[in-house]
Amino acid sequence: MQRPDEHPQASAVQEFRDRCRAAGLALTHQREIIFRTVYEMRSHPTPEAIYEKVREQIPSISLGTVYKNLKTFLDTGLLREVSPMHGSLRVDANTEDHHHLVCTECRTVIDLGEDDLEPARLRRPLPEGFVLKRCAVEFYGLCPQCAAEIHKS
Amino acid sequence: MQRPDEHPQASAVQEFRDRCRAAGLALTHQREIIFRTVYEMRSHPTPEAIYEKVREQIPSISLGTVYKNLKTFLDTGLLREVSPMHGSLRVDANTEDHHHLVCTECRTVIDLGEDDLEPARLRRPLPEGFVLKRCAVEFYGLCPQCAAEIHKS
DNA sequence: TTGACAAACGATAATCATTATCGTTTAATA
DNA sequence: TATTAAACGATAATGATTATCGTTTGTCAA
Repeated sequence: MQRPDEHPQASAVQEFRDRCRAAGLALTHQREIIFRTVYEMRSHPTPEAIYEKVREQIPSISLGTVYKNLKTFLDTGLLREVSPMHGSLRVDANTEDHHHLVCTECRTVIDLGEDDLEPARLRRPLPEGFVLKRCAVEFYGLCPQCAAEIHKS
Repeated sequence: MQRPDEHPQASAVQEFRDRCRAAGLALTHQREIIFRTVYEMRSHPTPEAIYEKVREQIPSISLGTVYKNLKTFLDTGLLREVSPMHGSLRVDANTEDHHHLVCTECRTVIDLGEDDLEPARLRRPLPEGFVLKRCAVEFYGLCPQCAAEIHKS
């Protein structure tokens, strides 16, 4: 009998199937290959990079299909966005170190001063050779306005 | 005599002029209005939103000019990007809470486990009504590869 | 001041990322 | 196995950003 962590992806793929079923998503070949590919890449790839990898296994796949499925996976929580703030450029006139409250609904960003928070403390050293410049904490949630609106409905 | 913090933007605009000079940037009307507009908006606006505001003062300004100047300001440190990871979507197969090391040079993202870090601790309460869902710490710096390459040159 | 020159501007075309449309194919299930 | 909604592939459309290029404007030295 194999220990489960010898094939960590096996259980992830099983969980993938269960979650598709739970979410009412059809189990298509494309969908499964896309998910497995992202899972095995172990980096934080872009849709384009995923498309290139998946094409090695399904040469006829469409980039649109990759986008559609990634969106589906994000909506159902099978994958996460690395930065829920991505999209258009946003600029900040506050060039001091500080933190952000980010509304995942309307994407509003509220500043939090550097001293509103205890400094981050690492429990182990950073990877050898990484040169740290600064660090910022992002709090994700609902801003007061969006929280109120969602409560109503 | 006025106390300096009655006109916080006045010193910022003076600093803007000094920094332009230091960076060898010509002091154009457009440049100054764009900077002042961002500074006074106090939100985290997109180029498009800045363009709309600036047009109220310079109706003939081009969107390209706004983009070019924002880029210049980011390069010289007069402004910051809210999320240095913005750009293309990046997906993450790790749906557990965790943190990120982000290379500002090549945009590589390295995962840091949730328990590699002491939990973030607030010194004051969040704004009334904000519904917190999760929080993530981003460490910005140079990955080992990029750090090594920059060292060489 | 003025004149020369590089930098910046405005207009607009080009590119890149993403979403929408639509006719065809396929998985779910009765 | 037949029905049907969901998903697919191809491709057009949109939105964000960058590039190009001829014209205008700061900068700085004469």
